[in-house]
Amino acid sequence: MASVRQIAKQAGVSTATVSRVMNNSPQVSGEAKRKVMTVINGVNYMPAVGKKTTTNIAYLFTDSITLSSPYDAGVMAGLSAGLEQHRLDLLILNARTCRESGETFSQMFRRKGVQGVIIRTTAGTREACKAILESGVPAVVLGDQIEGYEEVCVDVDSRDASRDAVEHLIGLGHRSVAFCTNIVDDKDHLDRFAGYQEALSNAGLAFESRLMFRVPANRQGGEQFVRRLAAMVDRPSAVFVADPATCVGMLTEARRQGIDVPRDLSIVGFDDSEARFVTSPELTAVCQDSELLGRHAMAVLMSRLTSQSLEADSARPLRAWLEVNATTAAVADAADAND
Amino acid sequence: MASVRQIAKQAGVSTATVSRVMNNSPQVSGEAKRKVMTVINGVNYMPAVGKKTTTNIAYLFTDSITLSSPYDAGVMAGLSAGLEQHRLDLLILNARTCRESGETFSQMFRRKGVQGVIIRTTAGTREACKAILESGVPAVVLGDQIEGYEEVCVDVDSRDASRDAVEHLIGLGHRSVAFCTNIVDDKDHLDRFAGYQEALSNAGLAFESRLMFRVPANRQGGEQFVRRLAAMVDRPSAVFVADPATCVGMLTEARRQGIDVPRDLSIVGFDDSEARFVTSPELTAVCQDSELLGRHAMAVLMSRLTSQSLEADSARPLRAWLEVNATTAAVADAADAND
DNA sequence: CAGATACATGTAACAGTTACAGGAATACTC
DNA sequence: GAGTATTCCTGTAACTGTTACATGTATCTG
Repeated sequence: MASVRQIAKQAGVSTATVSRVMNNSPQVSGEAKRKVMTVINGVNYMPAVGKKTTTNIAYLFTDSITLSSPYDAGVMAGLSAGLEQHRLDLLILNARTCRESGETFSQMFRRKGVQGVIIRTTAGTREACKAILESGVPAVVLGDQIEGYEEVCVDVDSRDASRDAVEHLIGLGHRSVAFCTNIVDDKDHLDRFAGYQEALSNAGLAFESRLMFRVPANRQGGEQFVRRLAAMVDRPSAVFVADPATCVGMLTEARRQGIDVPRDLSIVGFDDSEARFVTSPELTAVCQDSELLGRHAMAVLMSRLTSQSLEADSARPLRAWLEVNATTAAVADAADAND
Repeated sequence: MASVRQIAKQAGVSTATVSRVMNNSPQVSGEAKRKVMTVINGVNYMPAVGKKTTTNIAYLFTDSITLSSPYDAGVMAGLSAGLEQHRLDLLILNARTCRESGETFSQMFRRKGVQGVIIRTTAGTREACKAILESGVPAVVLGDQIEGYEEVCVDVDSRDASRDAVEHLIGLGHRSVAFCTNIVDDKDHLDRFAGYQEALSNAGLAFESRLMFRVPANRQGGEQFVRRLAAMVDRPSAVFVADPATCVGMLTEARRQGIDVPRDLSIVGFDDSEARFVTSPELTAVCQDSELLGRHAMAVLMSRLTSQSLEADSARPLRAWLEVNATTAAVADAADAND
């Protein structure tokens, strides 16, 4: 394989210069840096120590991500479990601070001995994410769908479960079902919207834009939403909420407003942890297992690193599921509902 | 400093043998291994690559820990934030699987370039934890108190806040206050018990062992506890619950049993995340900030690594605090309480 | 224009690792 | 028991990547 000395010869510089480029030393001319980077990217060079090559997997997150959220915590636990089988280590990296000035992501990964990356992104950081994918580092993307890289963008399919959720509400007699989603259109939330529309369509109900609500994906967003509901003249009798934190905020604000759940309002929420058991009434929700997603992401990444195709049980897409608990009930009479 | 060649000379072996010991190669005699380890431990050798020394911090957890729990997730987020300032990386290691067979912890840390460790332990793994501390690796312990290493065992002081919590209940007129804790006696739970006793003593109330309950630290434990309460002839009117998951389970089971919180039973729980806002009624709780704990742990570890004393604002101990929400109320009349 | 300064680069000496070969002890075969 | 094969262990030497130091070049400065 490639070594510093071979790279140096090919780029027409010394080994010291190659090493300096690899470690992002400031005292190297742009010209030399360009020459070395060209050769390095060409042969996909990865530094070794002696004959030993380092093996780390990075979890790259951005400032817009709360690392302690149930979703990220679950994913990291799943990644960690998946890694143990392959004797690799998990490195936690903040995208904003992990690079030195002027350093590219692929330079940084090589410097830290990172052989594969789990990119935890959002729709807002799509460009940086795309740049990393194009640099050729083995990577798996969580939280967004990047055009041209669909096979490494893993997620949980929540469309079918979302359709099930809305059909569950319709089956309970609800004809006016609202949909509450995030202000940012990531793939997950769009999927849930598609499931909502599919269920309406299957039941012969028309989509009404006045029943579609957008709030920030946090508790306060859910509280806002309930206040808007409370002020409506022709209030929907049920709602499907596409985000975990939002539905929790809804429940607390509904209680304050004197809206009884599920008598006055049926709620199907979303849960990626165990929040549905903590609320009262316990939440009927579309659920996903974020730890399983972490394991799956690791399996996909390993298949890329070893150039082996995925094992059969890892190739299947992950699915969310509907869990019916206590926040949904049959629709009340019109007279009761609007009193 | 020490290099492989110096170690080799001092131990009377070749550099290859030293390297083999460092990397836990199986093909080295016990005698040679012993000789090399003696020298290595004597000079506290740490491998370098070229002139460059690796800088990782490890978060070492055991199988008894759920890495995705709000506590661990918060701590990891705090650690990650603290590390960014020092340009170090966080490595997540499972204590059971991170070592190769026959390898000691300190060998493993050196092999992986780990310069400091956050040991997330429990009372059940105290011996292994003690062994790591004795090996001399810079370490900070979370979740347990190890005799002789108090200054690196960081935690949040919840004793005062626990006393406040029970005094809050007594102030509301409760004279029969139960205490519910974990079946394992770790330092945190013992602290909370001490706070409970202090409040009783301050109010001139006697400690009654029949009001002390032990359940597993999960939702099911809380449910069990409420069923036991429900069956009591002389039921306490209030309870202080020393564990986050337990109090959540209590609330759901209380609802099932028809016990109204806070009318029939006042509850002060414990919260290390945002669970208190999710339950209904919102939980009056002793709260701790686990992300702050993570930052603090990192500050303590860095002060050990750099041999500098802690900055003033990091030296102060962390404190839990009482947050009064909706699960505590003034005691009802005796006639009402036992109907 | 001489001298000083800053920058970029190569040489060489260093760091750790491991393929390979060889020695020593043990096991096996006749 | 002698000869052979095997296994285990170890050191040499050749390979990784890094960086202190020296050197050359360009740009200011008086």
